[in-house]
Amino acid sequence: MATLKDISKATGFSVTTVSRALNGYDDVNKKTRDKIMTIAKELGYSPNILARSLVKKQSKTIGFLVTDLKRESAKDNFMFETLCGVSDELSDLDYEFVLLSTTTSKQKNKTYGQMCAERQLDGVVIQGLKRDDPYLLEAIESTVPCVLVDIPVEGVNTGYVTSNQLESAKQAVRYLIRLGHRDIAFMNGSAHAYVSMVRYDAYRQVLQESKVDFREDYVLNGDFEELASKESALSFLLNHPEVTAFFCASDVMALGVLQATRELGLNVPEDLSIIGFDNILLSQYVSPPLTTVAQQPYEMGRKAASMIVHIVEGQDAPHEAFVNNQLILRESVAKNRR
Amino acid sequence: MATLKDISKATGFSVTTVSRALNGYDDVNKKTRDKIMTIAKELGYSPNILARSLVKKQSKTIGFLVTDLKRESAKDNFMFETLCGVSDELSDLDYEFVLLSTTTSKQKNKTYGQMCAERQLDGVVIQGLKRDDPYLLEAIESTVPCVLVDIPVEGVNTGYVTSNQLESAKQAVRYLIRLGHRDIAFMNGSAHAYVSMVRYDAYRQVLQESKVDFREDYVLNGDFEELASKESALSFLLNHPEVTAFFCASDVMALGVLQATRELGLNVPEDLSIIGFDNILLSQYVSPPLTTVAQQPYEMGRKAASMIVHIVEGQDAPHEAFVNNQLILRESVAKNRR
DNA sequence: CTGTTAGCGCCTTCAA
DNA sequence: TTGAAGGCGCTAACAG
Repeated sequence: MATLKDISKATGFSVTTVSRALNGYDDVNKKTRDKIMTIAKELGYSPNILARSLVKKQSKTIGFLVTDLKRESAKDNFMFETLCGVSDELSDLDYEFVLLSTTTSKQKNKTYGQMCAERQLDGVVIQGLKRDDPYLLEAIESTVPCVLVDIPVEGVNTGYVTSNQLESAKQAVRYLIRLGHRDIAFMNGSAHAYVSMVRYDAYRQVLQESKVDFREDYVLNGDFEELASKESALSFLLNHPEVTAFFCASDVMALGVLQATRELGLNVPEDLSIIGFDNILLSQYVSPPLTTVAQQPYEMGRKAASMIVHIVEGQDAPHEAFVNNQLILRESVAKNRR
Repeated sequence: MATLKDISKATGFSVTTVSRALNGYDDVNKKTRDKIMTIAKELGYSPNILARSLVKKQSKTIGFLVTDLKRESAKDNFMFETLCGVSDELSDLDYEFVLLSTTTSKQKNKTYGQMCAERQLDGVVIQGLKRDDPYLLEAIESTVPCVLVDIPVEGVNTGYVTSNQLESAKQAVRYLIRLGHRDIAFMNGSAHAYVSMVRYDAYRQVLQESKVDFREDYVLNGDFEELASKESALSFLLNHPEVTAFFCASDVMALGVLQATRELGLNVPEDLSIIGFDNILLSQYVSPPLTTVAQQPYEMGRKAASMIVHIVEGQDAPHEAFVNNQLILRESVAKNRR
């Protein structure tokens, strides 16, 4: 591969001049520049990023750190879509992109700081770290900037991008209210998950603002699983024929509720309206297609990438960004006709 | 971040000695080594890979080149799973991994060789290039080794990993034949994709060996897209009520055909049998669950990564590897009762 | 066993 | 407007 030296020899100019010409400095004679440019093109010159990074102390590469990238995560393509967004944006911004997949055990062999230093990463986008992952704290305290996806933490060179979790969940419940539903059950996920809490809050808040009594026994736990959700919904619906709508903290659980209705001979949405959360691919294929709240991981990826580059380049841009979730109206919800 | 120099100062040994101690050369006094090791650990030293790569002329990083990494490809997570396989294997082998996403237009700005040279990539794993992509030829002729996924090309420092594409596709068509189908349509993907050709060949060969006439007009083009496939199948099925089965070059297109049948009020599999290809997650959830040919992209990714590292390190290992596809019988196929 | 010297390819002073 | 010198952090060849 051609180097500056090669071009220097071929043109007769010094390496320094060649470097400046190629990097667009204006203290180079136009003729000189043209000649250098021409030869450079002929030789198929491309700067060696490693060498450049070494001296400039910045690599123009961003790491995308995920925990346990493995086959299983293919199921919800949330991570993949985020990755696509990050990749596209970084590519537009002319940054490189290395994928850093780590496991809890690996984090003991190499610190976060070392990982960044080795590659001289300019910044890192982080997704899906557990709250107790050692890397999380290291990342926040590290001098190399990072942007977190869906983990709201602020710091000097730390940013995050997340979605309007609460608002969008409220929107979903309000939609049911507006259609005349009053007896609305809530299928919650794991009580320990952050998103569960938020969606639960949304549920309660909307009931309150709508002057609908909150009933403890209308809140079920499906543990984010289809089967658990189905079982739970089955017995519940038997005991509560007055319930006309279900808000579920995830699509998977909504599918469980849907199954329960089938077994009970109920029609969706005539007898029971169902709203899910996530807009998983499947949700548009089931029958009836599921009304649900869609997240936009691709957008989040793009914003995260854009933000990390801004921070890295020292531009003072906001250190937080939000992507709007969207309520997607399909056919699992109808007016309450009782 | 600590450098060799820092350790050198802290220990009093020269940079060279420190380097050798840390890299496990045995011409270093045990005491010296211990001291150096200790200080290195204290200082949290991690070698600067960029600097090392620069002098060693090898970066210990492999590129994963894909065309058009974009949201749409999330539907069939083939690419993602391959990526996971590559990532996991490379991580085991202690190699780094950069994602190179390119589009046909981008390929004009920067040659393949330049792309590799910039990062001093040791090797590249390539997936999803079209046959007429400029990068493909460049890659094969390039001095930097590459391994292709699903594109069988051999060369000195070129290898490939693929599955028994032809055999498994033939198996699928034979299955239809055995169930009595004779009027079998074929939904093909992009004509430029290698896999399309192979599946097309399989289709033709089985027809021939079964003494079933091949009909040009039974071959449709769904461009690997659901919508295109649906549209195409719609008008086709209207004009060809005699057709009893569809072999599709991808599950996504099979879903398109499935949709078409719904619009036409046809029952699957009673009125029309459908076989897909890929075994995407969705295929087991649609109704009826799709009979399809399963690939193992994760395995292919691992093998590709392992192969590229072997080639890079000059070990003489085979330059081809195969992963077996499997025909998965579900409910979208039935006996021909006409 | 250890240190000196040299250089990977590039960029950034500083002189000319 | 151009060039020479120096150095980023690391390794390799050669002495001692």
